[in-house]
Amino acid sequence: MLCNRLYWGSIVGVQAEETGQGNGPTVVRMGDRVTLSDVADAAEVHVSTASRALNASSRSVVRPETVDRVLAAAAELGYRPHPLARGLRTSRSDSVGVVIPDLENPLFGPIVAGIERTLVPEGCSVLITAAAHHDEEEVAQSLVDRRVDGLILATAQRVDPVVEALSKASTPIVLVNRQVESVDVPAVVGDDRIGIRLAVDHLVELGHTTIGHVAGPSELSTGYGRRTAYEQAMHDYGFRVLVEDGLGFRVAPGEDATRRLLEREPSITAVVAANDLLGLGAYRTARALGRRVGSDIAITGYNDVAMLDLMEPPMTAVHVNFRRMGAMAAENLLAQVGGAPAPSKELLKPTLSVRASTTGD
Amino acid sequence: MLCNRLYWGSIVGVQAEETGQGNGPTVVRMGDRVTLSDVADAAEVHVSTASRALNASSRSVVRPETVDRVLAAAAELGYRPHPLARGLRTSRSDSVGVVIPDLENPLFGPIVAGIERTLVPEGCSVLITAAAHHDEEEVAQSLVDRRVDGLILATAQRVDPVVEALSKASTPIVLVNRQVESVDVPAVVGDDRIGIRLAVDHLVELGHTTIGHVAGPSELSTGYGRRTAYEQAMHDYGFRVLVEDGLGFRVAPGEDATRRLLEREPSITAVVAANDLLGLGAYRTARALGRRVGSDIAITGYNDVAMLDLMEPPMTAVHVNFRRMGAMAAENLLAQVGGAPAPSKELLKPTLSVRASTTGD
DNA sequence: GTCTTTCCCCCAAACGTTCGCGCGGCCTCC
DNA sequence: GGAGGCCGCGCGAACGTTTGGGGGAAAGAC
Repeated sequence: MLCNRLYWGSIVGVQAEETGQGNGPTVVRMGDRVTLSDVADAAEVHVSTASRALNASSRSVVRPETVDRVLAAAAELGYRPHPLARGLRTSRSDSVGVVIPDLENPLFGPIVAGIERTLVPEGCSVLITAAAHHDEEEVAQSLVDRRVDGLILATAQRVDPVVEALSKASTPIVLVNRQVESVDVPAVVGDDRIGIRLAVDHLVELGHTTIGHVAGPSELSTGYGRRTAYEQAMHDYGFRVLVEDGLGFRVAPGEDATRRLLEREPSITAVVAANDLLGLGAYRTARALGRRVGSDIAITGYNDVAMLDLMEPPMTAVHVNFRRMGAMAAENLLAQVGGAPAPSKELLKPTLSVRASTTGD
Repeated sequence: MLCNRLYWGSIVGVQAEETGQGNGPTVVRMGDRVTLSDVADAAEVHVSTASRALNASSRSVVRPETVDRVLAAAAELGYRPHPLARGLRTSRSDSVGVVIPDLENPLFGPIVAGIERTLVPEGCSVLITAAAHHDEEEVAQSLVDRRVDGLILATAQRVDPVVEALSKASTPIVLVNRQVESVDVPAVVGDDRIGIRLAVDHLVELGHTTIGHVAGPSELSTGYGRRTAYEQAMHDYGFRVLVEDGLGFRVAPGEDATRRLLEREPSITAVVAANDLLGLGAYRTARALGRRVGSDIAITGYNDVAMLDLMEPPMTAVHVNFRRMGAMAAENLLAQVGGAPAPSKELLKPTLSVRASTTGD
């Protein structure tokens, strides 16, 4: 949709032509890209006519047989349009920028894969950049400079000045996985309320009544949302709210938070972690305290990243389809650049992957 | 090095100017990018002079005070150069393309992170694309079309026509993690001989003499290299060579191959897997056969991806520093585009992360 | 037969940079 | 005091594409 791709040229990057016939040494010229005017010459039309013939949208204004001649010439010469020149003229680049907080986090691989899988078939390339908090503005700026057609951000904080600034600019943006509260901007995120509710309901069904929560960072919508969802669920059931903050979505903070939780309230029989790694931290603490995960204490994770089913015991976790999340974000962006009204907020329903860490085998 | 970055402008993408003073409604014009000629006008110099003043390399030919005036004007207006226009003129794009076989594979996150961390500070952006075998040529072609300054490929097979074609073209390339045999092209890969040797030596020290190998795909240099390294090691020790092929670097193939291995030779006490996931497959089979990993049978993985230390028992694995590998590949590429002689083959020494899957606690 | 319409196609101006070339002025040197 | 050299800067073309406008020829209406 973004671009009309119909060039068949498959010569990879080098147009090897022999010049100097016979007398001198055979010179192989490299990198002599064939340009639109070459095609025009070969088809014996003006360059502008060639352009119109190649571009599906304007093709209607040129006589069919001329179109054929141009297309044939383009195919023959292996013509490939120059994206920079086109972008300069049209001020579009057929590319989108993606900003990821941490590429090593297993969560973002699938998101990017989903984005990729949706955008590349549209002839749109994907610029990926990692950005810590302090980088974020600079990184986003450099993407905007490159005239990306849109921006997908996975770095949003609940209040995020950079996102606010970007949302006022003309470049369409979509948030993914995390959302921002201070301003209304399109976002594709998981439904944390439903997810946490799935975990809690599951635990309640198993008979648990004293359920703790290892929370994630409160400046992120995911951490905050899951915490409030947990509190709401406890309230609905009439159970006590028992929360400890993990200072980051990592194993060590989960270990610490769980320790504090269990020291404060030893009667806890189940822990809902805001994230898989926090949950694995809970595993460690439980073991260190001599409690067997799955039988003595139930633990649930959140996200269900790869290899969780290979843990011992395999971990029950709220499953989020990140690949689909990425794809939806990409589609949302495509809709925006296409001028279509894009949904402002899309909630992805999670499911629950029940494993031995709650059922005890 | 690639680009001389010195523009301070921090206005994110929108130049909001008020036009119409007082009478009409205040119109906020958006997206009116400030261009080089604006800067030139403000500094009262010709656009070419402004260009020279901004570009560190040509700055020497313009009078210092003029440079200051231009720089001040640029800062004042928040000028940001147009990469597309620049790229069109200079036929460079300050960007490199990265082709990854599978973004969901936890191995490639760190590689990309390493690449990213090295290139972005150089003012060079990173275009990431995923490519299956059949895609590879098309994907690489589209990157070349975009005039990337270089290409980093993680998709190489031992004999790979696409890589061969690309190596003849003018775009510099670097292979990462996997290498190609049919042609000499710069590559940054792990030293599989050393890695496998580390694992085998470790097992021999523990007293094992009947050691099997679950091999990876033989069309990949990693699968093939580790297999031959294993064979060599067995030969050196005078042990029997016991290999079964895993048809892919995944859990299920590892499960099957290990089953075949143990059925064929039940006396095996240790399994060297060509990959972590294959090793986890071996875990499963071992358990299914009633053998306790770490005590009844030792298993080693290869790569040491994240969360391996959280398995039960934690898995001993050859550790490859993929982040560094990515960084080295990026540096190699930078050297190439800088015209410097880049090392043709760089071997990264792996280490061994010893855990309970071999030591039994 | 002329005028209008329709249909193709060419012309040329952009888009925002970079860079070779050439020109004027100041300094230096004899 | 005049000639040459150098320094600083302006001029304009080019990179490859898109796109509005204009023009010529064939076709249709009267």
